[in-house]
Parts: sequence; C-alpha cells; structure tokens
Amino acid sequence: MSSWGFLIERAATKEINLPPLLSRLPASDRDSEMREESDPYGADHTSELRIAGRVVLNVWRLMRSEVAFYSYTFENMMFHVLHERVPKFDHAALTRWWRHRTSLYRWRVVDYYLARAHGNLALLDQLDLVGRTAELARLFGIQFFEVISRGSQFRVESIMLRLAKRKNYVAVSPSVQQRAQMKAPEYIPLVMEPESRMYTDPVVVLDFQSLYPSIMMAYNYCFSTCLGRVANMGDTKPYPFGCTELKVSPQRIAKLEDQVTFSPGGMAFLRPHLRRGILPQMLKEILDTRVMVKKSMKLHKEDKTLQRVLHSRQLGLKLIANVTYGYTSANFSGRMPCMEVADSVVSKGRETLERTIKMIDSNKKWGARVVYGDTDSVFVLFAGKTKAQAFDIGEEIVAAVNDANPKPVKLKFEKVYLPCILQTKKRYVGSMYETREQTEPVYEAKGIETVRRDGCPAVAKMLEKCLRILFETKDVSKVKQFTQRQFRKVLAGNASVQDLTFAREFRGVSGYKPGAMVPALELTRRLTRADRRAVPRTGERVPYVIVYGEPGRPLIQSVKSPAEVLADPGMRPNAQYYITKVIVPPLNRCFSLVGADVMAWFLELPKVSRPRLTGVGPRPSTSKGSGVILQYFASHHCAACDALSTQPLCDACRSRPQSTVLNLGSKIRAWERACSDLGKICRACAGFDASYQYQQDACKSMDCPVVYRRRRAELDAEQVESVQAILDNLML
DNA sequence: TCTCCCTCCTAA
DNA sequence: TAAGTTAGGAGGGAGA
Repeated sequence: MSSWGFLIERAATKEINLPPLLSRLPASDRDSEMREESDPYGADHTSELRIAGRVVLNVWRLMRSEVAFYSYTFENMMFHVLHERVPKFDHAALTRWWRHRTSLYRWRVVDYYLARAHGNLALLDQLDLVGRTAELARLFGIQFFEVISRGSQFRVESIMLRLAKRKNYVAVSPSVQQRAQMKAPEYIPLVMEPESRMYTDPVVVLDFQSLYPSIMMAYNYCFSTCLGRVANMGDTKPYPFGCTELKVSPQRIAKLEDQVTFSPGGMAFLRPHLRRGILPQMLKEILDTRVMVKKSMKLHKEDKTLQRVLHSRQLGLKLIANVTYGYTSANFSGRMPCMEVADSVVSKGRETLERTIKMIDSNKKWGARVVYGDTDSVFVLFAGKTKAQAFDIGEEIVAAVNDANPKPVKLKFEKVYLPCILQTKKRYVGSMYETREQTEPVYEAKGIETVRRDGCPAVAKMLEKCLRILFETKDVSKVKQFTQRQFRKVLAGNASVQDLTFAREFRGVSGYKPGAMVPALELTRRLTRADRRAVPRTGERVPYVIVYGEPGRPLIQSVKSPAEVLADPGMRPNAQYYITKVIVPPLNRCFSLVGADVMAWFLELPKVSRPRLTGVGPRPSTSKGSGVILQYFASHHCAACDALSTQPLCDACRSRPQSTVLNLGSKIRAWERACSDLGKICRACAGFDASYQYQQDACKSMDCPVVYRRRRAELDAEQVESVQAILDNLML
C-alpha cells in the first residue's frame, strides 16, 4: 500500500506500466503485474505483485505466518521482533516537511523512508527468513519461492514422488468429480469431555510422539499396501478405492491370507515383508534424518549459524512428517486423497489411545485415572499423590504402554500439572513441571483467552494474572481484590485504550456472506468513504474499540477505530460492555470452577463509578455522533471532584473554594506535566530535538503505548482552558 | 429465551 | 492460477 503498490498505482495514472520495467524482462508485460484486489488467489496468499525474474517478498504477509501478534503494522513488528520503537507520521506531516524550504525538514522525510526500507530488511534478517526458506527448499527439493507460494501437498509430493519413481509407481490424478465421489471418512479422533474443575492433585500429561506418522510406519499403512475394505475382498469386479477403483482377484486374496493386517476400520493392508509401503518408508527416512540432524546439533553446540540451519532443517522434517497424513485425507482440495488409508490411520490412532486409557484406568496398582485426552494425549490424575510419585508412576505407565505398542509408536512423558484447571475440550491451564528437579513451575495455558487473539489484551492480561494469583496463593480473595481493582480502573476510564482494542483478520470486502455483521468490515466500509485506499489488505488485522452508544442499538454501531476514539473526546470505551461481556465471562469460566462468581464481584462495586466527563463546561463537540453519545451517557461531572453535577462545580466544592482552587490548580499542573513528559518521550523516539514543538507532526503509531497515553493526555490538556476559566471565576 | 447461522481462532 | 485435516468453543445477530 505504501511502497511498490503505491508507486505502481501512481505510475498507472501517468500511463506507465511499471511492473515490467522492474522486471528482468522489461519487454514483456505479460509476466509482471499487480494482482487485482478482487483476485481470489494471490491477494490473500503470497504477494499481490508478480515481477518476472524476481522473487517478490511481501514482508508483513511472511510475518503473519511466522509469528502470532495482535497487529502486523511495521511499527509493531519492529518493536516485537527487533525491540526498537519507530515513529509513524501521517502523509500530511511528511508532505509538509517535504515542501519545506530548509533541507533539514526534507531530510527528515528521506530518513523516515530509509528507516522503513532498512527496517524491512532487518526484520527478514532477524528471523532469518531467507536462510530458512532456502533450507526448506533444499530439504524438500523445491524452488525457493515455491516454499512460500505453494502448500504442503506440493512438499509431500516432491518427496513422495521421488521415492515412488524408483519403484516404478505412478500417482493417480483424480478428477474433481472422482474426488467428490470418494467415500466420506467414518472415523474421528478421540476427544474426551474433561471433568470440568480445578485439580489440586498432580495431573500427568503423556502424549504419543508423532502418533500418525508412527502408526503409518508401525502398521505399514500406505496407498501402495492397502487392499481396500474387507467387505470387498473376494469381489471379482473392481471395487471403489480412494478416488478410483481397485481389483484384486479372489484367488490372490486367498493366497494372501496370512500376509495381511486389518485396521480397526476394516481395511486390509499388506504386511511389510511382502511389500514395504512408500509412505512408511518415506516417513522412516524423514524421521531418521531428523534424529541425525538433532544429533549433529548436539555435536556442534558452539556454531550458532550451523545450529540455526540444523534447527530449521529438523523443524522442516517434523513438519513434513506431520502433514503426510493430511495429504491422504485431503478430501476437499486433495490431489490424491485416499479415505481408506486416512481412515485407517485415524481409527488405529483412536484405538491406540483408547487402549492406553483402559490400561491406565484398569491398573489398580497405579492408582491413576485418565481425566482428559485429545487425539494423542492423556491427562492422568493421581489423586492424593505427591509430585514425585506422579513422576515415578508416570514413567512406569509410559514404559508399560510402550511395551504394548509396536515400534515406533511411542508414548512420552510430557509434564506434570500442579495444580491445573480443565475447562472444556481443548481448553485448559495449569502450573507446569517438566522435570523432577524443577522447583518453580511454569504457567501454561491452552485454548483459553490468555492465548487467544480474538479478545482484547485486557482480557488476556487480567485472566493470566488472576490465574497466576490463584495458582501461587490458592487464595480466591486475593483474586477478588485484584479483579475489583481492575474493574474500577476500567469504569473510571483509566484503562489504556490499547488494552481495550480488539483486532480481527479482515477477509476482504467480498470475503463475507451478505448480511454478515463483522466489525472489521463495518469499519472498513465507513473509513473507505473518506479514503478509498484505506481498505485493509486481505488477512490484515483490523483494530477496533467498542464505545458507548445509544441504548438498544446493535453493538455493531458502537464499533470505532482506535484513531477515531483517540481523536474524539466524546467517545469513551464502553466500560459496562467490556466488563460484563468481555472480561467477566472468561474469568467466570475459570473461577466458577472454584466456586467464585466474578459477576457478583463486579456488582458489589459502588454504583457511583461512572465514565469520566470528557467536556467540562460548554465545549464544541468535534464530531457529529459525539453529541448524541454525550447526551446519553456523559452526565455532567464536577470539574474538581467528578461528582454528578449540572454545574461546572458541584455545590459541595463551591462551598469550600480554597481547597477547590488547590485541587483544580494541581489538576491542571498534572495534566500539563503528563502532556509535556509524554511529549518529550515521543519526540526523543521520533528523532526530534527537544525544541521541536509542532504537535500536529507527532508520531501516529497505533501500536505504541506511549503514543496512546500521550494522545489521551493531550485531550485532558485541552480541558485546561475551561478549567482555568472556572478557576479564575472562583478566585475572583 | 431459544435456536440457528456466521465468524473467528485455537488444539491436535 | 492454489488450496493438509477435523474438532471445538464462543460471541453476535436474526427470527421463531
């Protein structure tokens, strides 16, 4: 939007087709182009820009698949990846400087853009993106850009087909119709419904290492070894198999009698001595290589560069092993799916897990009980046992289970939770010990709001803090104390707007069903009316805040961008909404399990806490909507004590002028000091000297907490004038 | 108030 | 033109 995209659009208005000129084939305008926003492919995937003979990297899109953040703006990435604060100036300021007579100002613009160009390269460098992509390309035997632009099916095929070719196998290429006619899967992985409560006894987590790949290896499951359904055995005619058909004569089947195994789903597979499957062989090679790579990592501990290369290599190998199963079950987009193989893997995995659970539960000696399990893991409760005992018996269980399963299926001791909360399927949190020697536990959460990015940061922070307090002190009253303090902060309007900002991925203007109520879409529609280039890129995370609105109106009308909220003093985050709808429910989902009611804690708070008054005295409203909002929600407050009042000062404060004068004076000083201090920090960060005084040129970064606080402080300072007037009257 | 549908994000 | 899978919880809106 602000680099090549802008230049190309700009050139187009001058009737210059820029992309070919950037390419290695300037004469051909066919292979270099910018994809349209409406283009279903490309826009949401790699780069919207295609330049012949060059690899175009879209840095933020790469970052998006690389790390999980609330926002992927340049400034936010620079801070979280490189721990560097960089300013963001708006086009107006940059234009003003560029047109300025003195070169000092013009240089500022050049510096600004140079810093961005360098920053992009520094980000790529820091994450070693080019190095790792090249390593994956080597590993899978595909091209550099294909690592980015193509999916995992391509990678699996690249490796699998090389093996298959040696054995003279040819892969089938089913048509779309054939794929659609394939049988539906019949098995699903086992996900237990946990007993939803807090566990104060040790809970041991055991999981199977690479369960699906090891099952394929252990039982020789592969396209090339599958004979299809037992029910079809003996058919003289071809019977359905995968996307196509299979024909094995009854005579051959009879001969094979002892040479086949059956999956729980009723599929027959050849034993490995008769024919070794391609997939098992491929997986074995991959996992053996991974073990080798890990060994050599241990050998070359000092060589940092080599470590990095080896690490990404072993990660790539793990990745490819895990998606091999996905390749066989890709019934929507698959290029060669085979439900018979995929279903067998799932059914065998399920059977393995069920067998494990039965084994643990039925062994009285262990005194253990499985309380939860998901696909390849079991959570084992040791009621009344110590942590040390849990480690001992856990190891014993692992050994016993491994004895009962063929190689390379392997159960592994993962960790002990003490204590933990199991909320629902796929949602739990606990204090984790990974080794016997560990004395300080590590907080770990899965699936709950502390690890999700669809709430606002305030929820994640509060929930995590509350859980830590609970785990550390086992004292719910301490949690209550903390929670109520935070509620008061939100009610008083003292919470950071940044912490109350949601961010959701934008799917494109045409990416939603008609009538879908989506904040990101609603916001985009409104903002693009002012600037049609303001449409977010597909996949970009769009931030928004919920402000006070008219009662009874749908929530969607209270969706505002953080910039709008900061620019308009009439808008305040909707404290009621945030507390009762956003913060309390996730907290309650945890704390109702220990008998607490967070909503009751909130209702206990005195009702006087109200949204802070934004305008003192008569004050022109800066936007059309704010008048309405003020009318409904911001009743007038006393400038000195914040109590409700129709006058600028309440009767109580007017009756004791001396203390009120002091109070107002110190308020003004505090606002001005905050404004000036925060301004200093921002100017230093943006590379201005101390004398620089133009406020309108200030940094506009929406990802910087200092900028947020500064802009709030500026709004407070705007009140100085009216408060000063009240003060003057009082003195008179 | 309940149900259904859509959207979003995470676990495995 | 490309696209690994399913399970699962949760919130919001519309309509019964």
